[in-house]
Amino acid sequence: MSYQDLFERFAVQVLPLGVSDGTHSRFKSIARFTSARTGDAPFKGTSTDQIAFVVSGSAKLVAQASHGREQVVAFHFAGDLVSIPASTAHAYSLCALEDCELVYFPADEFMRLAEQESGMVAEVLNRSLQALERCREKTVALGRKTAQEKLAGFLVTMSDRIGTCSGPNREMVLPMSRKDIGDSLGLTIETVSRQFSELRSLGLIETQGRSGISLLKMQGLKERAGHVKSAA
Amino acid sequence: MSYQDLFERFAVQVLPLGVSDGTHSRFKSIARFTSARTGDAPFKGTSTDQIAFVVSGSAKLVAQASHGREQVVAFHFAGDLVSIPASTAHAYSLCALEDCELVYFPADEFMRLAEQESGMVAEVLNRSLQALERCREKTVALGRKTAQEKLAGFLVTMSDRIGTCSGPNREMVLPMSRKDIGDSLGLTIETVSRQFSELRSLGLIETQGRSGISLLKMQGLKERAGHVKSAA
DNA sequence: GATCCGCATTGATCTAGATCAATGTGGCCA
DNA sequence: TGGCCACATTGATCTAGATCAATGCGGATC
Repeated sequence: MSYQDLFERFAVQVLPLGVSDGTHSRFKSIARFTSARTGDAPFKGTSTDQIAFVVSGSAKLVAQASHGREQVVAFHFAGDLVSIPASTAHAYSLCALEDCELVYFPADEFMRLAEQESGMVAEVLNRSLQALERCREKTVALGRKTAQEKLAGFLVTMSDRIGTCSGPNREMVLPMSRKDIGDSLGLTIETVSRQFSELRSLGLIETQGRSGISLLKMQGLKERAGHVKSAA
Repeated sequence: MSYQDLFERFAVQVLPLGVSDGTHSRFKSIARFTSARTGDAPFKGTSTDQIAFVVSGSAKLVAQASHGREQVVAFHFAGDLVSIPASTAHAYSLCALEDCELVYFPADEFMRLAEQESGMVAEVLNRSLQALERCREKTVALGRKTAQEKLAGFLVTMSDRIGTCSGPNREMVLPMSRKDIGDSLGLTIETVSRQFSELRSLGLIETQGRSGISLLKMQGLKERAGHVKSAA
């Protein structure tokens, strides 16, 4: 896709309706573009905060701790706006799960421009509150849930983001490996695999090959995710 | 403190300089106030998102999962703006650690008004990005760190927020109990206590009574927090 | 400043999930 | 279409931290 087209995808989804031509072209003048192949980490070791818009593909935001430990902080898909912090206590990078097209900006310039248009800041605020909410939910899972609850919750959440309906079931093709899932849930590959097997033998899911998943009993999965009963 | 004074504290710290009188008074007209005593949870079971400003005191944002499990999602102190989501998968509440004075707003009304002033949305965005960043750091700790790394990192972070310098050392009075620390780090009371003892016997910290802490060797604590070496 | 209660500490034991170790298999490429 | 390799699964064992169980002690109250 041409830079022109990539930028327009960003503009349509993030710039508010009826944004002035001036703002539109100022964003265009600071926009940068990159195509990342699976496994690439275009922002690795960035010394300034970046804002990236995922036009196509999927990616993981990874934080690196000491001794080579990696924590997947979030997964991102087409249409998502991701903030990638400069390295502080941990080193962050955005790593492509599938080939990705990205439009990105240095965060400080992006924010300066965004402040010219209040609808724009509001849009970015909404998206960052959504990211905060997802991160809080992940915090609860990591801090207080069993391996099975973590995986069940992960599958339910993912199906909301990338799943398709198929009768009463939900189907999806996971772009991430068992290792990525483990690094996201604070588990090892082996434990993730065992829990997949367990959910399969409970009749809650079916798998097709390595990455195809059908969620057969959404209610059962939600119950096993350790959520509070809202009816209580 | 009078409602008038409480609101002014909020206005000075959150409303942008030179905000119009109209906006100022519109915020004032939707502001609500509450004094929470230690242990109170004024937003427990709220059915709509709330935005709260902590004028004085300190609080924990708690998420409740099934089987009575609690995860402390964040600690907040005077001057902080906290977003409290309506209950979804988990039930959130803000619980006072010390007596608190709070100014709060229904999030939707707050956002509608904020959008009138671009500087205001930008301020809220900055604060929410900071909250996101703290939440991401916590995610890394919960997912990939040992008990000792979690506690060392917690102490370093807290001293940045509520510590005072005392020569080369940092001193602070923690408003939260060992249980709160455990619920924040995904550990039990006993493990937190054992790690306090361990850090004490390593000569990295000293404790005064139940809540007074001196960090004697900041460098040593940071090394034990499992951060990546930025010089690498 | 004596009393008491709830929090904190310390110790013994247990277990979920990590680690170590094969074995199986999906999907890509020649 | 067969072969190969990285990823996934499954099994055996180990361990960090949970759980269970006393004991200690800070600090609020009188």
